[in-house]
Amino acid sequence: MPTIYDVATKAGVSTATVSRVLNGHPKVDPLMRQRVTEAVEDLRYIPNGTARSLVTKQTRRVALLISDITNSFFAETARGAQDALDERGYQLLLANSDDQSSRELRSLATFAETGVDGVLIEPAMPSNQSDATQRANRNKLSRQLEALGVPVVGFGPDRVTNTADIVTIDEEQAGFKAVDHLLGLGHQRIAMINGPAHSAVGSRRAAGYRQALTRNGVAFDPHLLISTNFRRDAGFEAMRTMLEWTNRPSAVFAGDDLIAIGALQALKNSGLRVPQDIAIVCIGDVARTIETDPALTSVVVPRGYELGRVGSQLLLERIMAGGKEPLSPRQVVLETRLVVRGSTVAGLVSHFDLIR
Amino acid sequence: MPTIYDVATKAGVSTATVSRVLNGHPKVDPLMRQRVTEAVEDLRYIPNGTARSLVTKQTRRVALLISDITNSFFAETARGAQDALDERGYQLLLANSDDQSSRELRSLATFAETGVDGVLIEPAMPSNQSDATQRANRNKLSRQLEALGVPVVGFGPDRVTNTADIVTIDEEQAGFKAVDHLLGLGHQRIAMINGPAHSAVGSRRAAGYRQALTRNGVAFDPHLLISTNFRRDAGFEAMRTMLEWTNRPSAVFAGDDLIAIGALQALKNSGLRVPQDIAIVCIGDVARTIETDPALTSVVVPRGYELGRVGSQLLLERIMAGGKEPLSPRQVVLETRLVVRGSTVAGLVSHFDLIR
DNA sequence: CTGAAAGCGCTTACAG
DNA sequence: CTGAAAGCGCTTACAG
Repeated sequence: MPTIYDVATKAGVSTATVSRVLNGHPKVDPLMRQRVTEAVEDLRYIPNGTARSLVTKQTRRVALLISDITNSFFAETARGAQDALDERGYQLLLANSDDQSSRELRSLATFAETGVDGVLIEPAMPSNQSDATQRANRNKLSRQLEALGVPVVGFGPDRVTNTADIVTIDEEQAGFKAVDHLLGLGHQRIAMINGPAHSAVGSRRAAGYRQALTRNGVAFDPHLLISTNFRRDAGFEAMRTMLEWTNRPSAVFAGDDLIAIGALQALKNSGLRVPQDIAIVCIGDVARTIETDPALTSVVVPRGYELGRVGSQLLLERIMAGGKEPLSPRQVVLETRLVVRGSTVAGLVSHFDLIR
Repeated sequence: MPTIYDVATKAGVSTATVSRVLNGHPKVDPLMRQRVTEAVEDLRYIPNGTARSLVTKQTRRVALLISDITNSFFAETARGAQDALDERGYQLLLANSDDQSSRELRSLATFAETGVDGVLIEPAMPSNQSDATQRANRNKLSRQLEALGVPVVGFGPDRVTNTADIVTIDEEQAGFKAVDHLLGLGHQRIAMINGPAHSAVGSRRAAGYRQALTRNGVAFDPHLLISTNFRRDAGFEAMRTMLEWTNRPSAVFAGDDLIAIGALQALKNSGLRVPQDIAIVCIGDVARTIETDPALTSVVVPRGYELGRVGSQLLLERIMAGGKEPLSPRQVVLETRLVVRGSTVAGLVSHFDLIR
């Protein structure tokens, strides 16, 4: 492998000059530039990024630490991040925490050694631990992140360090919009089938549910809120339970699309009509909610892609600012939007009808 | 940030000694080791990996170049790769080619600068190009990969360089097993709804289909093979077409599970019974094929995770061998297996029956 | 077993 | 505008 020294010799200049033309330094004699460029091509010279990093203290590399790349949401996040980074010539180092603090810290330690210019992190929040443990973990994470000495952008509502930017989805707003829509249609007895009550997402969606009710003068009835899991079978079972209540709800707010699909199945099995007998609204993905019959009215939350892209942009801004005049921590909240379909308003045509 | 020099000073030894204890060199006086360890902890010293890499020529970093991390198969590949790498303390650098040769080459160029110890690659094979262009791209890729001077493992049937290992799924075998099963059940008139005929996967699955037929003494009839897309609606339409044939097939081999699901829907809509009137077999994922009614008999191909894991293992072996005594190129072919369910044999219980 | 010193391949004040 | 030289933070023969 030729080095900068070989290029300099061949071009009959100093390594300093080679370095300058390589880095696009403006004040270089065109003749020198020419000779260097030729030598570079002749030798098929490739600059050694490691050596460069050692002196510049920059790696043009960013770490993305998520719970699991196999989760399609985070795969999208990774893609969004990568696309934004790519535009600026930055590379992506990937790590999975599996939502375990220990793994998270270990990855961070590796990044500290290896060297990165910034980190994007979806903080682990294992729900099977005591509050005290969780707080302790948060602190450790925060400290280790600060020790890295590079810009940090966190995904999710909580600020991971005092200086980190965060980008989040307004889950509470999503819940609010869903339920507000039902109330606007005249529903008064609205149940919710939520995911885990203490999950980051679940708790916020439920908060939106409550807020929409109370703001519209409908009392919140804890009996109408079932917390379960973000899974299809969970939605199916919860709906079956509700159908046995003496006083059925007229509408159901499903915490996500899988729950909604399960609930819909249960309603169909029992011969009830949607939306005439019971309406369903959910928070979810366009692609998935469009394929049911009827199609599901849903609040569409931004895709992981959007999160990743915006997160990277914030991070790059900080990296390029180079730590001078410290930007104050920023928070970007991505908006949600309601898409009305057949599961709350009868007669709307669905994609499913078209392909069938 | 403290350096190795600070540690040496504090411990009253030379930097060479510090380096030795840090790298677990066996012959170090326990006393020295003790003093160094303490100094490291006191100063919260973290070795600078960049400096280390500059002298050792190793980065403990591996590149994974795939078409798109958003494709769940490759997300799994990434995860499998990561898990295997993690065990050996290696990190993963991710890049997406979007199946474009230009992007692929650009990423590789960046890896050359940045430095990696090896590369895992799913070679781009854009199908909208002439054979000549494709071959030219292959050659460029091959040359650039060789120029990198590090071990390479490719995913897919084609060897990417003369020395690269490859790990692949036996798609032809998968097609063979699917059709062989139908023949074993007595079917003679077996149609296939394939994905794109010229795609890497599609062409091989179709080859397996033909092979199973001819080996069992059934003539291959090109009219019975419809090439379309690996999508649900494509399966639906293709099945509808087949239902209008004067001489219907008694069984259908769907190129993947999405196609099968669409085909199943079409059969249901037309009131036909599966498998009594028409049997269906497909190649696909367990999770997805289990949820239909009846559940789909399918040939299960290894998941992306398996590919990624095995690929990383091969790569790590080469990296650790350090280029001496050149290992000859290896090829790992991952096996497929047939899972018989209700879509070919009546009366088998499905998961769907259970949750309903 | 330990240390002095060279060297990995770059960039960047500093002088000119 | 250009070059000589120092320096980034490590590792590793080499000598002792």
